Amino acid sequence: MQPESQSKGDLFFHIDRESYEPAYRQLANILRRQISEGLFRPGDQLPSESQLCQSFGISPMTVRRAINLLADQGVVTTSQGRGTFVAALELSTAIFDLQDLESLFTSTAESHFRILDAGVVSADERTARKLGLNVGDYTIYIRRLFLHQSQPIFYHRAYLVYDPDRPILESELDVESLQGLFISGSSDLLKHGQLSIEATLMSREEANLLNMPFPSAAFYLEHIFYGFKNRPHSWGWFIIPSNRLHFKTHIGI
Amino acid sequence: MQPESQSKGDLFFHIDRESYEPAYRQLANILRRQISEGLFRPGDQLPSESQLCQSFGISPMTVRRAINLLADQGVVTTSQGRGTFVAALELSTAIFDLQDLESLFTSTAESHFRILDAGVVSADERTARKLGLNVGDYTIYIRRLFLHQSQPIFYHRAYLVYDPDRPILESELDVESLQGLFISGSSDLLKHGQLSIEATLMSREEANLLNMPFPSAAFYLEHIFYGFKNRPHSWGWFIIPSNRLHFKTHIGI
DNA sequence: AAGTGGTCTAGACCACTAT
DNA sequence: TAGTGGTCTAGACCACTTT
Repeated sequence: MQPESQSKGDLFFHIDRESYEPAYRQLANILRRQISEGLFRPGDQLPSESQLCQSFGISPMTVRRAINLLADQGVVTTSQGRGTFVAALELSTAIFDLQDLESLFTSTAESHFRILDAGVVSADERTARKLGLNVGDYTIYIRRLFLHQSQPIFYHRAYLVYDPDRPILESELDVESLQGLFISGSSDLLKHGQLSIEATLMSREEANLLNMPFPSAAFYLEHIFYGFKNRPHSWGWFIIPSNRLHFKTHIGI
Repeated sequence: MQPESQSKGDLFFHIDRESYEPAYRQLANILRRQISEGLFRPGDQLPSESQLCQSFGISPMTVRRAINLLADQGVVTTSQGRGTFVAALELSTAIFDLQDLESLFTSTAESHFRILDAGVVSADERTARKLGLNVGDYTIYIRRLFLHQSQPIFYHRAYLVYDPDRPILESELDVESLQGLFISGSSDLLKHGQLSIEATLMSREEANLLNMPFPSAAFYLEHIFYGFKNRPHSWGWFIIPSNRLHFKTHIGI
């Protein structure tokens, strides 16, 4: 085994034109690897794009795509007229997504919602503010528990604007899915919304419902969705015990 | 004012070649706007790339870049041989970044760390596992409080591998910054690490230090950073009261 | 003035999907 | 077979930075 020459020959200096992997991605991976192995360090300038064209025998546009890819991923930064530089590792580059949360929702078999309470109620001050209504206006109200294999996973409470002229309530109160609250159907306008995540203390009632001891922590995930004319359409929150969910992310290369 | 014709003329069907905004981004914004206004709805197929070339009078590569931009942002999905389609709104597309957390750290004026405790200790079972050491191996230990205008903001506890052959401890225990733990200097290898976020109940001690009532919730943010040869280098966690931090994001267009 | 990244062209060929 | 997205070429011009 000649790991040195082998890796250099195969991975460092050649683009395999027969590979299914596109050239631009091969180049991005080569550069990423050189950075992670210390050949280029944070702050260092990468070879210029024209140099990379010559070294690898590919056209400028292809090099450009590779660089753009790395820049999008936060691995390098580019500066017009100066060059391309290896980015320093920073906390703020870390991002996390809700994939784990999604997997909670979409465990279809042996999981369902149990409706605790639902109906029409007058908006209190907070709900009115969140939904852009007047205090006392009617809202649809729902409290439910998501169960998997008879175990409570999370608690959900939501308020929807009550509009007698737009009787789409049935689908939005769909018991077995979050359709309408979260996922826009193919015939709907594309909705948009805001999410906010905080850490919170569960109330006694929430802890009871979720089979947790009383002073327990949980994620508080608030959502506001907007519909037609950018008017608030629904507002609510999830309570997800800390043992059911945690977010993971990776930082660096 | 003729908002209808004006917006169509200016924003919907023409690319302004004199604009500082690149053509590919103009096209992406045009398509995004058409989607958000309901001209294309989730599941609909967008015009093919060759059609877009003709309609807007730009070359295939430029159209391609616009489509790629929208696909990266989750607005559309592409399928080779079939077409480009408007993506449905899904929870899992939501992405959070740690910008807010970063702003906590980098409030330089009137903020500093107060060291509560530091020294060399033997690794317990958990620390040994996290750092890839044997139980009893020496680690550097630090507990500190981050203050802003004399108010406690968050609590930090970390363990570092103690390696007498690599005396870089001074910089890593730098009191006034997180340098060494988080940010790779220009001469270092690019580090990488993992972050994990959970909701937790603060201990009595933590609540006391952070001036919070006892049963209080907080974010528990665990970090492991790796150094040379991908060996664990530091491990620890932050306790950030829920009134100091929350994550926000936007979903949809 | 020389070198850098940023954009764009007008095609080409390929792999895939639908009919 | 026709149409679609995916990749790539070999240049061009521009804006910017450095010397």
